[in-house]
Amino acid sequence: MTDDGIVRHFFSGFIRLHILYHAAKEPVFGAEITEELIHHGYRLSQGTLYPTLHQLEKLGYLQSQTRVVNGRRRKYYRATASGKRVLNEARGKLHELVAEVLEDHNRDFQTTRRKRHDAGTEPKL
Amino acid sequence: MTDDGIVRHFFSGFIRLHILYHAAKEPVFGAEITEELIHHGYRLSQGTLYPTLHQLEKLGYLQSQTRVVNGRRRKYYRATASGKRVLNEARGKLHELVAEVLEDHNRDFQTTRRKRHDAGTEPKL
DNA sequence: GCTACGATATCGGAAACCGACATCGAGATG
DNA sequence: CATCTCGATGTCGGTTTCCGATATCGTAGC
Repeated sequence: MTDDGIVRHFFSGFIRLHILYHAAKEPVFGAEITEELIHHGYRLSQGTLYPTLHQLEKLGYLQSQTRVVNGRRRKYYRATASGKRVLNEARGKLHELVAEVLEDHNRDFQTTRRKRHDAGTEPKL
Repeated sequence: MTDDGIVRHFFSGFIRLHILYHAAKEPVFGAEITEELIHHGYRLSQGTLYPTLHQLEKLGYLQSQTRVVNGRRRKYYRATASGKRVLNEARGKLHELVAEVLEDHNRDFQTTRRKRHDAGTEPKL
């Protein structure tokens, strides 16, 4: 099993995007997000989740509204216009990442590294 | 383009995956990675890149080999078996994220109009 | 020697991370 | 109406990460 504590560095951005995405779709609150993320295989402690939400709100990507549901106080977050803009920017990057990492396994390396003039001397390991 | 300085938190994981992916495909060195990432729209300073590479090597995901090319000392990195395992784990998560965030791209603007509808009641999950 | 330059490495203050712990608040119970 | 319950939000502190600026390293050419 891969150690989640270490691998987490790879996924903190993924988690934020999950949050932004859901908040763009409908109002969401903290505990609900935690469950949703667990369902996706992420573990996000409260000590990370809530500061993250506060941060995203402070940055203007989310906006909150407190409601009482079933006798419990919940803070619902939804994405602002600015948050949706970031989400769209992320979609672009996500698309590129997927194109590389998921899709063309068999194709040749076609990025700009060939612009370097030292090609022939690269090691083949 | 939105402010990269703020948005960066979303993408640090993306960057690590780009690195892992390329290192799994062929040996890569720091300065080359920087160019590659710039081409994808990321900005990664040397003060972040090299510690990140050291970290990934220390974790056992990368393994380095120093070579001299065109009179320059380069440290080539390639992914280890463990690194490839993490990469595959990331592929799974990436797939899920894409399924959510990219697939129903068209629906995310109409939700803004629902404001009156769910006032005082529990918003639909 | 020493200079040029590509490439790697470090430093330090600020920010993020996260497990553990603390607090809040509406309803139920009596 | 005091207290308990429990879902939910919030905070703390030590550790790790971030990153611009700066330093160092190493080879070729002189």
